[in-house]
Amino acid sequence: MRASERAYLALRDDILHWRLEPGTVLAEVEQSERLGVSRTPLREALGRLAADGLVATQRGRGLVVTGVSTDTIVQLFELRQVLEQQAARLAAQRRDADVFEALRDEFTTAPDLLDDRDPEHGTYYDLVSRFDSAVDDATGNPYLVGALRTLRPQLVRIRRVSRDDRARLRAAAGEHQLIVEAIAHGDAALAASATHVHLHNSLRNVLASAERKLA
Amino acid sequence: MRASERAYLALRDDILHWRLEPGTVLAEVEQSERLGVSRTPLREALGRLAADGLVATQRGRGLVVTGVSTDTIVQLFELRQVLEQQAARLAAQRRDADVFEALRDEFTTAPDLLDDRDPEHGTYYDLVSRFDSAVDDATGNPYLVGALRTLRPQLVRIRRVSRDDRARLRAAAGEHQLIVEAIAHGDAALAASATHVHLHNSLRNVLASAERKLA
DNA sequence: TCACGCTCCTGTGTATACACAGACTAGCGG
DNA sequence: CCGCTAGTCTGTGTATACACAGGAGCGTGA
Repeated sequence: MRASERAYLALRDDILHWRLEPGTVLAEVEQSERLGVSRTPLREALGRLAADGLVATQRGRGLVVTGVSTDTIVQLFELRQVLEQQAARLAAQRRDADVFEALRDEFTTAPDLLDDRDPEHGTYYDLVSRFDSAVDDATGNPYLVGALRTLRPQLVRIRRVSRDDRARLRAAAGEHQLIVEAIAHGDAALAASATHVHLHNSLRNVLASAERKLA
Repeated sequence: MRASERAYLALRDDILHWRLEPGTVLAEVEQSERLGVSRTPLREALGRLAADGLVATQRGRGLVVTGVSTDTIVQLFELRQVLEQQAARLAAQRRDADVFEALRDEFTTAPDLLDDRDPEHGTYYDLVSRFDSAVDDATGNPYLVGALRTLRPQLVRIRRVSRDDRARLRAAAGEHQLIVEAIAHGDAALAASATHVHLHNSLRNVLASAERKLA
């Protein structure tokens, strides 16, 4: 794997998991020594992170890790709403029914995944991630998928301030089930509306817990 | 200005104006000599162009300028529809009325701009561009604006295969006028629908003339 | 004559050295 | 004591040199 790729993934992971907290200054020499690559590939990695919106140039001070406020969360969801609704619509029109029927079955049993043996709910988030990939594939639109892929890292970072409780995750599983069914049936309008509902509820939940943690 | 910025703008301009045609291989040394910068800033520029979707890596062969097909046009508009509708909606909710009332007046007299003295219709496209910027400002959503800004270069490139005729531009001016009025009045739903209509008509016009040029 | 393999060569990926700009600090003057 | 200025110094921006991989072309053998 290329050194620039390794540096990008390592830094992104550090930011998404809050090992590099908002406001941290990323000096090039410091980070290149820490990650064991030279400045050239590191700069490429930092450029990509800046394009992702995870770091920003602070005049004269170099790059700093961007913060997360309730404002940014609302803004991210304003974009997410329209991107994911469109993706659901297109996926419903162009999907391979078998794929989404299989996913529907998985979401039916999803509540079983949300037990105490997996406190981080990794198995559940993994299912959601595979669902996202299936939708991406089905849209057949690389530009839309590209926009979604730059958005998703930011959403992962938000999870940390929102800490889903089990009740919310069970509800979310039900909402996902409806979206998957709509796509499997080729019902574009329902897929979009179900996505709208799901994201509305997600945002409300995120904001409720973020208010406690950020304020 | 930084060398990497100059190289990026120069290459982007060359691609958007079809001086570098689709399929052209961009070798690093060749381009760095042509533009008078070294390989380091040039690579940064190429990276940004790749993120914009204007160039793509062709395994082993380096970077090539991407092509434009009717498929890609349709896909770009599937993304553009939802982004611009959302931008119009948010702008209607948060706009400074004075700004959009002034723009409304300008669009009222826009047909006068479309005469023979300006065969490239630069003045008109300039007005549209100022309108886009006003909408961007009004949305107050940097993530949405970012997605739109990466999309727009691709749309400029499409103009070349679609060659708007004067009749279409007069109609488009009318459609824009309605969007501006809706935003000025704070009518979000109308702003979104008027944008939908405008882009639907634009796409139909683009595809009609693109079929002749690309097929 | 065709197929396989080896060599060369072009081009990307990475490291490092140098130049310059902006910010912090210390010292001096008012 | 405060403010301004000059100098230093850290850090970014750019150039260049080197390493390595992939492909093309040529040669040889069957």
